[in-house]
Amino acid sequence: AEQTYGEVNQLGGVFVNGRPLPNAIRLRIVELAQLGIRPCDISRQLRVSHGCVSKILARYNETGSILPGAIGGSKPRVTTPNVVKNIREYKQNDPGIFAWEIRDRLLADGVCDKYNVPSVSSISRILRNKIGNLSQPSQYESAKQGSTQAGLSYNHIYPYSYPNTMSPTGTKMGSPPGVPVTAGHMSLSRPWPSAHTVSNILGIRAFMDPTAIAGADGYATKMEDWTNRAAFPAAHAVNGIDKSAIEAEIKYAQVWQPSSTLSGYVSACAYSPSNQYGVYSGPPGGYVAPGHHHWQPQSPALSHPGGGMSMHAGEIHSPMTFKHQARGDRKPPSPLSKQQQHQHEDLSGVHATSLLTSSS
DNA sequence: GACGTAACGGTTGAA
DNA sequence: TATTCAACCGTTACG
Repeated sequence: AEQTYGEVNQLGGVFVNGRPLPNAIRLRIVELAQLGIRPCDISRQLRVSHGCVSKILARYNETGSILPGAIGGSKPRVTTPNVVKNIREYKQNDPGIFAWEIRDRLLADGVCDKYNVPSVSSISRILRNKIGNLSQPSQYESAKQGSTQAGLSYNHIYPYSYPNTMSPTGTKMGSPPGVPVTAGHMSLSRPWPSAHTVSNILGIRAFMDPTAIAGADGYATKMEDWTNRAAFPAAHAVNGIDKSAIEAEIKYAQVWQPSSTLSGYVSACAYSPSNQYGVYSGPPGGYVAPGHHHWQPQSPALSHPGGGMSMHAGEIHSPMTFKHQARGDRKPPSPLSKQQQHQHEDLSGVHATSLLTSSS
């Protein structure tokens, strides 16, 4: 099938404008970096622009996640239904309360923390728009609560929005129930809690954590990630967005599938291939019953370990790209940060070589 | 040549 | 139901 969709970049790589690269490729980028391969070579090899490689690696170093950020939607609302409810109560109990007092109380009562407490102006707006004279729960709210709220949750979508909730485990939980949460193995196990990541000090989205990645199905914790959706029809069914989601997948599938093979072996390494596979091949139909993989047997991957030859890398990258380092003269790879060093160990050995050798 | 980054054209999805 | 619009995307080009 002809991949109707993607575009081809200057390096000959396929990409879909506006959409994230497949996780398998993202992962691969990180792995290669951990193996000491320079970004420029990763770029050439995987045919992903160096700007993108740079961005993905930078993010990984910072957050520990290979996942793309949450696309679309609105900012995580700080004025969650629960917050509004509390504000309403405060106001009811003390009609003369000031917005700043409400703010303080939200913090004091633990309804919010400093990261998600609404601004005074937001509170004022809430009082004005949603609470008004205090009578009813703007039907809006209540209505919504039932549906939307139930299944999805902000956390899920914006893993980073709620610092506290996160935690390696927590995060993951964003995922729909039923997900096979298996093992988290995943090669990328980096020394996880990297200081800032976890703490999210930066307030950045530190949350997509690797655990997520490890998640069974493919690190795709984020909704945004079409990948997942495929996997959890249920989930989106909730908000009824399926359609687009699925379509998207299909599209993607078209694009990537061909190369998925690629990812198959490319990534082949250590982690369960299953993941990767799941990722893309997501059934165009989407149907993937949540629990299974129908995704194939990615044997190639397995074969890998030993020989390293399974890489018919041909398609993926032009062999030549690698020339230099393949040849041994590779200089000590430019230093990746220290944290990486360990990671290095994690992954190393395993496959690593296959790629290199194969290309040589 | 390697690489960080801004501009750009694009998609997404909560509100 | 349709529209808005801010979030993110990867590529490109520049420095």
